[in-house]
Amino acid sequence: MESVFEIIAEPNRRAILSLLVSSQQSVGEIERQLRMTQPTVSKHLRVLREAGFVESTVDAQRRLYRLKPEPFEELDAWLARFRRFWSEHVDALERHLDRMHPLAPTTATPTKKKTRRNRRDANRGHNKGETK
Amino acid sequence: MESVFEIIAEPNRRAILSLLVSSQQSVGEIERQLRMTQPTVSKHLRVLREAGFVESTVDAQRRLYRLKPEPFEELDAWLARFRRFWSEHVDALERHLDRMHPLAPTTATPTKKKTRRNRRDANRGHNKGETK
DNA sequence: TACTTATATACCTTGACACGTATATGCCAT
DNA sequence: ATGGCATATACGTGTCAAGGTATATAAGTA
Repeated sequence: MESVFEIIAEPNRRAILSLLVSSQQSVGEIERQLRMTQPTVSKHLRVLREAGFVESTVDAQRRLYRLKPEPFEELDAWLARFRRFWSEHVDALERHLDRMHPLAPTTATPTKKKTRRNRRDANRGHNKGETK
Repeated sequence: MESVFEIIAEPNRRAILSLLVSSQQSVGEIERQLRMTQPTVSKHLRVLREAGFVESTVDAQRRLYRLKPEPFEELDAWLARFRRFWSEHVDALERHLDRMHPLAPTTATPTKKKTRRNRRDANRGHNKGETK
């Protein structure tokens, strides 16, 4: 359970993160709002804390948890690699501005699927430079 | 295994997605580049396909897989909820805008924890309107 | 027709993790 | 100190998913 991706794979953890967007919360508050048992909340918070998603400060007997930005930036950085790709696609779908991308066929737009070429060169003109 | 988050939690699947950014690939090509067994690749591709991350076209005996944008947009939409937050924080850390957070010491910088208020109102002035 | 390549699927085993119950720890109040 | 509240942790259990091996399916080729 190291990667940020595994951390946010858990629905309850995502719920906790969403809760904390508005403001910091104590364990009990989270417990009540999300209707989870207290140990479950504590455990998820532990995971989130160790992954850097949240931090806590002590307030008497309670702990107030709040978000930390770093892991989100990491997620964003990963997504960024695909962002160029999908924005191309959004364009291609919404409109038909293929001429704006003279060299990026965006895969989806052209003949879609029935390409059915002679196999050997079915991939031609599509890949960048990885004849492999 | 419904959510996009669970899909990308698997390292091998992320590797496949990263591979497909550059261009579409056949199962065999993925298998060789990532050094995974063929059934493993097929299985992951199945998961990715059913989750809408990829689509495939038949090319003789092979299947060519390529990315689809929708799930990435979904991820981006989720991240967006936190984006405002973390950019705020970057500012908050670099500078010292504590007056914006009269009682949220950001943990890192100021009084750390000893805030030690009367408890009952420790959270006051921080929440939006979710007294719940 | 056989043989080979490419991919998908089935079955099994294993390990991880999420949850619940119970309990420990720590802080407050009386 | 004693009891109560807030949170953390331990332990046992069930589920589920990932990987491996074997096999099925399908399309090429000789």
